[in-house]
Amino acid sequence: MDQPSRSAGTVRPGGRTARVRAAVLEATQNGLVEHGFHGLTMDQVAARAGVGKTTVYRRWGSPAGLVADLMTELANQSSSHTDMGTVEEDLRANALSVQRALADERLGSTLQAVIAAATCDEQAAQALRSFYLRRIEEWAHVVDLAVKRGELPEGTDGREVVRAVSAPLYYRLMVTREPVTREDAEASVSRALAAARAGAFVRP
Amino acid sequence: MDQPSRSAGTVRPGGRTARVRAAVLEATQNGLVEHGFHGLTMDQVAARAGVGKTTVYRRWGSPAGLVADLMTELANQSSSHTDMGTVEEDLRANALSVQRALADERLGSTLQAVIAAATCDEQAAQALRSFYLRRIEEWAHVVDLAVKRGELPEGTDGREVVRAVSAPLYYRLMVTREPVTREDAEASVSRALAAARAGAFVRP
DNA sequence: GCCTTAATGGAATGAAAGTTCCATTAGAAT
DNA sequence: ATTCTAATGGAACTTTCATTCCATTAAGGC
Repeated sequence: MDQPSRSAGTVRPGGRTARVRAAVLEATQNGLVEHGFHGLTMDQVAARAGVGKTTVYRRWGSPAGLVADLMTELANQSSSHTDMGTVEEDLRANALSVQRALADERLGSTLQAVIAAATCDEQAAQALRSFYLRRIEEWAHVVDLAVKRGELPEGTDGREVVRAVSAPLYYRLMVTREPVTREDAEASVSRALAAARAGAFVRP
Repeated sequence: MDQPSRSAGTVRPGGRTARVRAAVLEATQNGLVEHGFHGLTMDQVAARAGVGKTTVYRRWGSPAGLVADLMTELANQSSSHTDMGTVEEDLRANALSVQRALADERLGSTLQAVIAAATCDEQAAQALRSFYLRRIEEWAHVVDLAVKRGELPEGTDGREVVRAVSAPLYYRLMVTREPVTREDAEASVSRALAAARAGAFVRP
């Protein structure tokens, strides 16, 4: 119900408030890693953050609010890509970055939990969608440049290529729940590229 | 805690027991569709099934147990494929079948909920994994036959091709949360096939 | 350093879900 | 039809989480 209180009056983001937020998001992530979204309660988060329960309710409102804010924080932390070299190198860098995130105990669990949260809460869904759509957009740019350089057929849909690189990794993570290895990441890049070179990603 | 009581003595799967199970699984699916796994409680399921709360606890133990049993039921209901025609036709049939399931209000929500449940419960995870691995195995056979017919390069990994066809659809469903259309399904088939023909699915 | 008030924390309250006890119902065998 | 007992259901009990009230703390302006 409560939106984070950005009142019209004076705001005090200094010292304590920031410290509380950091502790709460840390506790949120720990909770997600251990019990998933389903087991995330305001109660436990407050306790583990060493923060009053009231504060957590006032500032985040619900478990979904916590997850959404955590997602925002992760988005800000994530480093931007470096579009140097060939498409293959760029896409491999992308795929390996995704693979590392998914295979990482902490980050992988967190992402799974956020995806799970999105299935039953619109706020979390919004945070997730905007995060990934922006990410896709960024990397699509790399592909678009490659098209301009003539490495890929004219009209190739960069966003779809980027999706095609990530999709099998997330499929393994969420659906078949198999480990996601570097080999999987590299195979995914090879396959997406092979299809792209064959013109299978050219917009109709 | 309780496993479904398959005691050593006489079992009575007749009439009432089967009716209760059907009602409970129906209520479970309705609950998942409306509130997701996160909002699935034994309490509500029992109430909506018109069944005693005690019975639900005894036979299924937890929300995850309900989901796992529902998954088993869906697996049994699912029709088998018909491997006639070219690989392209077969894979398209597969992709469209998946697309229809994901786009369907009821089935799509259910699958999302099961995937979410699997992120925080090993029982649900097991049900999900075995369901999809078997499904993949079945369709991989179709691809293997195509390899024997010479439609695809020798050594092509059928399981990986099948995964590649489904992955983008599930990616859209769970990660970017975009609608999953027939066009997506057909594009996915084209791309997987293009890569397969280029030998990108040949085992190393 | 002092004052104002945004922000926090502890404790009490209320609602909802999980869990158990025991009487009742209805398959299945005779 | 009768009997046996697996299976079920109602209700009480316990725990846990969500929500609110009000006193306390500390950030930011003077």
